[in-house]
Amino acid sequence: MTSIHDVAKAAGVSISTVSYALSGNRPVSENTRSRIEAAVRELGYQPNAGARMLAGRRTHIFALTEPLRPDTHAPTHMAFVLATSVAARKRGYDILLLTDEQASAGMSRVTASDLVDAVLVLDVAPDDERVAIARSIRTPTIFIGIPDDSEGLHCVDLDFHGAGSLAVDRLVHAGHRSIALIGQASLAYQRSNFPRRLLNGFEARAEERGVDHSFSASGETVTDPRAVRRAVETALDDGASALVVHAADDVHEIALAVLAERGLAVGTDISVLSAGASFDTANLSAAVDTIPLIPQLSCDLAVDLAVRSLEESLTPSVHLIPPEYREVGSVAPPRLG
Amino acid sequence: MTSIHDVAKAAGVSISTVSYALSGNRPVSENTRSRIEAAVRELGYQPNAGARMLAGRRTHIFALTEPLRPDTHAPTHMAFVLATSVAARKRGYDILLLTDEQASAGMSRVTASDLVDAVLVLDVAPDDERVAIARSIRTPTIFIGIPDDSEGLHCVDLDFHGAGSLAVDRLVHAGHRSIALIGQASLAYQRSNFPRRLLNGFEARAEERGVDHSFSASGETVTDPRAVRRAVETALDDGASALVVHAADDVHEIALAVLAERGLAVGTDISVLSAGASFDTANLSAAVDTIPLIPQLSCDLAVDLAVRSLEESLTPSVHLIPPEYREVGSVAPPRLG
DNA sequence: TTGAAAGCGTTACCAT
DNA sequence: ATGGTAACGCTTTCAA
Repeated sequence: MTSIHDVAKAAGVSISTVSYALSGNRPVSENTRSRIEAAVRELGYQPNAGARMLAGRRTHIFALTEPLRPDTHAPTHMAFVLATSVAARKRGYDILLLTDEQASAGMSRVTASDLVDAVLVLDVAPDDERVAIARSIRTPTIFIGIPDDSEGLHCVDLDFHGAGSLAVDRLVHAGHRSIALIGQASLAYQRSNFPRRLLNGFEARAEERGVDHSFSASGETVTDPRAVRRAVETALDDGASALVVHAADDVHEIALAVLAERGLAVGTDISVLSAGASFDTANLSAAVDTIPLIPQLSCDLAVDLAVRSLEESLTPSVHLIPPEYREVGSVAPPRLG
Repeated sequence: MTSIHDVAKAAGVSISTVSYALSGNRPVSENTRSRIEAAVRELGYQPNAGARMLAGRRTHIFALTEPLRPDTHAPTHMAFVLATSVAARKRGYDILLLTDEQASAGMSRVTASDLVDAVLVLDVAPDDERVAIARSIRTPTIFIGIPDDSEGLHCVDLDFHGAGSLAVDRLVHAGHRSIALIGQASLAYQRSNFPRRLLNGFEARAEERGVDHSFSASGETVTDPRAVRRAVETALDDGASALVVHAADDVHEIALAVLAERGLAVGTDISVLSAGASFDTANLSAAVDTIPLIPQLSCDLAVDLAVRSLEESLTPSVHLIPPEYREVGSVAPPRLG
């Protein structure tokens, strides 16, 4: 393998100058720098990772811990992994994957061996066992998601509570007085707490505004088409003029199908709003206003916090990303019954 | 951080003895070994990763390259990532994730910097650009999947051709003379070549056995419920007495629903066989015989090849995993029309 | 069976 | 603006 010595020799400088030229930690004359860069390109030099870790203070690797349980919603999850990986790479970091039992055990292991500079935690459970581990290690740890007890932790997530409130606000502002929320499968309300945060925001604001509201899960453990149909039909029968959907794409489709069957046109006869969806709602069979969950936003921020906490001492806190509203015309004043 | 010196001091031995005791590269007296182990436990010692990489010849990390394209089937993919990660960990390796553009560029980068001991390639395309990279690097590379040109590469995959043949054999043996294959969405036949390998095996054996056969994709880019319905209905109308399904779970469900609507009982009025599925077919609404795609089998073998190629020079070759048949009673002799 | 010490390829401090 | 060199914490050869 070609080493820093080869580059130094080729450029006619010392190895320290090469090191500084590459790291930018010391000014290097333009002339020297370009000779070094030429040598680097010519030789295809890449610094040895092990040596860099040992001598420097950085491994340039982040651990990404994700249990990958059987009930994990794969598409959403994949979006977060991809977003994390892209965000990390933008800052010069690689991602070391910790799954399954290693999601927890690996955290202690790779931090104790100084394999990673920081840990990013995905798929956070309310009583996540990785919380205790995070508190026991010295390596900066960022949660993408919020456990019940977030004391002393760095957390990043969409403001689901705010998203629930915003949904109600928009619908009430359009004139709706009876709103139904179709949520996730019941199991999701135990596995994570973001579904409940959205629900809480929805209910609190609906109470405040004094509008009728209802909530139904979209199944027990996974999407149950019959449960979704029933939920939508009941909501309509009870006079709801607007639907908020916080669930996977298939739930949206089923709901839209029921509306279509009833001859209700979205954005005219009935208002529909998707909240907290990480998939592209533009692919749904009808255009719907969306308060999206954007993985790249959370993951960019998480990586940014990780990088910054390597340079300064950050005060732990929960970072809530403000919900944003994307209007495409699926919300209109209610049809008078 | 606690280092090997601390352990050596605590155990009253030299650091080399500690190193040997932990690596097992040299016999160490039982007495000494236990004192060292006690010290390791007491101090919570973990060898520094960077130092280990630099001094030793191993990083104990494998790169896992997966593009994660938007059309990747997330659940299947997740199963392979999990299986790879588990397999690697069993052999003492961690997984470094290379996604997106880094799936290719990262391969050169992390191998040139000696960050990984081997590369595992997932989601292999027929004309995968990672093939050229694999040929250009010295780091052992194992493909989980088979590109069109596999010359000089280590590849591991289910024998999809054999799976297609086996499906036909079982059905013909049961007496069927007209068989329909419901395959993946058309796009999948361009993105990868395993769907076609199964199709080829199916068609070749059906020709050999002289039975009627047909093939339909389950959509254009993704599952299209109407396309699946049409395919099943057409097959039935054309007299097919058995269905082979090589597709995602939703396609299975739609097909089973059509059969149910027609009042056809699976395993009695109609035979159904699932081939190349990586999800648990036991969760389908009807029990079906299965020739499964088992990620753990491919990934264990891939990791094994990776580990072995670090110790000896392996001759590159394509390893096809023999298909296995799981019978639950969905295949029976055809009902006489 | 054990120890001493020479690297491994960087980074960063101390000189010049 | 640049160079020399001591760490960094381990593995492994060479000695005993």
